[in-house]
Amino acid sequence: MSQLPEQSSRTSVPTSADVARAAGVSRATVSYVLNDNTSVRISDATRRRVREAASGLGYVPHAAARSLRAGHSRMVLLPAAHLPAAPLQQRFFTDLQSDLRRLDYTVVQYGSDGLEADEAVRAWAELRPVAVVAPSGVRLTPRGIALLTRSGAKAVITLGPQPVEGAHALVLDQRQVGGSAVCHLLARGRRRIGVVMPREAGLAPFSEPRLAGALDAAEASATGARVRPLPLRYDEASAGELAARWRTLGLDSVFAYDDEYAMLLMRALQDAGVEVPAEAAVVGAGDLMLGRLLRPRLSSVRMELATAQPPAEMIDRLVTNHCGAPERHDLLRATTVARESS
Amino acid sequence: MSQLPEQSSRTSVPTSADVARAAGVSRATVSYVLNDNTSVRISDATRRRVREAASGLGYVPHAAARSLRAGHSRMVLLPAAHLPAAPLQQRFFTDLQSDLRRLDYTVVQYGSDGLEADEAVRAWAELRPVAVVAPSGVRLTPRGIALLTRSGAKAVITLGPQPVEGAHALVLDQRQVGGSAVCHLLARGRRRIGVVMPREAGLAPFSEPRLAGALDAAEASATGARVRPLPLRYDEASAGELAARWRTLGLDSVFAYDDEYAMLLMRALQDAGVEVPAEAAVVGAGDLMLGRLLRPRLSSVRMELATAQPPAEMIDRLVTNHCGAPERHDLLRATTVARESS
DNA sequence: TTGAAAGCGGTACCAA
DNA sequence: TTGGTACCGCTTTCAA
Repeated sequence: MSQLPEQSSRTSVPTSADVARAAGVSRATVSYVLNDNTSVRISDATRRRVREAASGLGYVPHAAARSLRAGHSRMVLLPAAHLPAAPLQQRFFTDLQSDLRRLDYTVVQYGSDGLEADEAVRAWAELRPVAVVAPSGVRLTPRGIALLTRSGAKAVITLGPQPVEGAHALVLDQRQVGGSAVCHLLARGRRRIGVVMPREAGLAPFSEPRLAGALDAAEASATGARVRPLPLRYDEASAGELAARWRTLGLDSVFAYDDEYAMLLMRALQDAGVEVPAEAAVVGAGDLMLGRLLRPRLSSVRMELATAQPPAEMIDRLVTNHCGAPERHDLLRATTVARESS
Repeated sequence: MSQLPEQSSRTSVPTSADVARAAGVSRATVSYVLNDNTSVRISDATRRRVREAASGLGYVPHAAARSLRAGHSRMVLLPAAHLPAAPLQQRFFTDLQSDLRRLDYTVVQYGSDGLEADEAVRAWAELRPVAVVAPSGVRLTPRGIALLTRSGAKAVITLGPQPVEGAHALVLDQRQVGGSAVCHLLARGRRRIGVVMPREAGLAPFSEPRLAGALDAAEASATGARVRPLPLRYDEASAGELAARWRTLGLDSVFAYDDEYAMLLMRALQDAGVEVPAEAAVVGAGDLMLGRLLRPRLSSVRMELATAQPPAEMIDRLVTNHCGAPERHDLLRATTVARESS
């Protein structure tokens, strides 16, 4: 076991050569045993010796060396945008992560704050991921996609409100959210509908399609309903200001972007003496628990992900088949939950 | 440029050898130029040729090969716990990430859902990170720490309510939160204090120290105040049940774990006809915007991170100096913001 | 059943 | 100023 000239043993990281030496076999044999290679027969005695030597030394294979040799990795890269991630995307990524792991992929989130778009893509490409799933908020240009592809990425997939040229797309079409809210308000007899547009940076990719969906729904209804955007910051002053001039706006209802903005605005309206829902029907989005705690209880657009094929399986398929044409899947289903505020 | 026998050119990933061939130089020269190696003089003409060849081919160096050769990487691993991350930790990691990038580290979040504790650690070790920062929620045992260290990690750091044997610790001592809330309530003359204990899995590492801090504060005050834990699920039924028997509990106030539980409970109390704050003073934690929108406005424990040395610099220091003794730093500062609910 | 050796893509030493 | 080359740790073919 502990021969004298056991060179660096405890001090540095053991390699497969160290294991081989300790077990009295060659590095090849170590590799065969530890990877359960079936195309070669190793005696049980040798197997055991190798296994014991490995665990005795605390041997852990070197992922970089392995994938260098293999010529590919099973790494799926999720570039993390450090904008406030929507809860829906949060859940999506959590699920994706464990599903991918089950398919034996290594999932790595790579944050690239403070890097220019193409610098960031270069940094990702250096890791040679086999697939990249980019949430909205990371700027992925067609050039970036090309670079990733040339670096060996078999699948580049965007997740978000709109697809990007050249990549597969899992589309969360936010227009449906605005559309659902407006349909609900129309059904309740409302015809002059405000749509809150957050002033906060980074929300435009969500808020603008929601507004577009609201406009489309009003148009399509042929009720003559009017939709009007209402810029709002997420603070009490801004909400108070909007509430103070509510009656001059000539509106009878508002789709408030999401539940948090809805709560902010509803509070301000109530404080200004505007009655909800009589003078102003309010609809949020996200169906947070907190909306049910308000009085009146907040109506809200519930969003769900409808996936014909689980995204992880889609990625696996794209990676193994490496088919060419970008696929596009619509994932978002929006339904409005009617409560007391509308 | 485009000679006929340019073998696999467009189809496969270009290597430094491809760049060398295209520029008519050796691989060594390519390496010197692209890494701006100063210990060697390369003519400007050659420099330009290499640069052009590299960008022409869309060459991106292979991170695995580089770090294999170098014998180390500058990768900092953040094992992601997929519990609902506290907003405070969220911010912490966002900042840490960009600070580390500025120090030229590669920050990688590695999710290990559904892996046993030591399997997960092994998976991290395969990546040979130079440092590991583990948030609470990932189970890091002393054995795991030893494995990471032997795999070349120069610094293993835990972030969370309590330190772990053998690792450096950035401690967010949750006892301060409970302590601050109780001191506030005592100052307001309250003596029989409930402390909400979420039933949700995974919150115990936070809720238990908060309770302990509350108990300590009551004890230390020598006012004879009593503290009593109140289990609560995050749903309306559970809150309603607790509110219904509020008057039988003989309590005059409650520290509700955080703002969300506080809001849930306060709503239930009000619906049950219990007056807030007269019959029940309520204090939350987190100082969310939503608390200011409630009526009465919610008092809340505000938490801030006080960092003598920015964590990224601490990591950099530990990585370069590789000193032995585990360091421990208390980061959390808790102060209660008094509003109308207490 | 096992071992020797080539090679994945870069880097850095030594020689030219 | 540049090129040849050994080597990082691992896998895999080919021989023994």
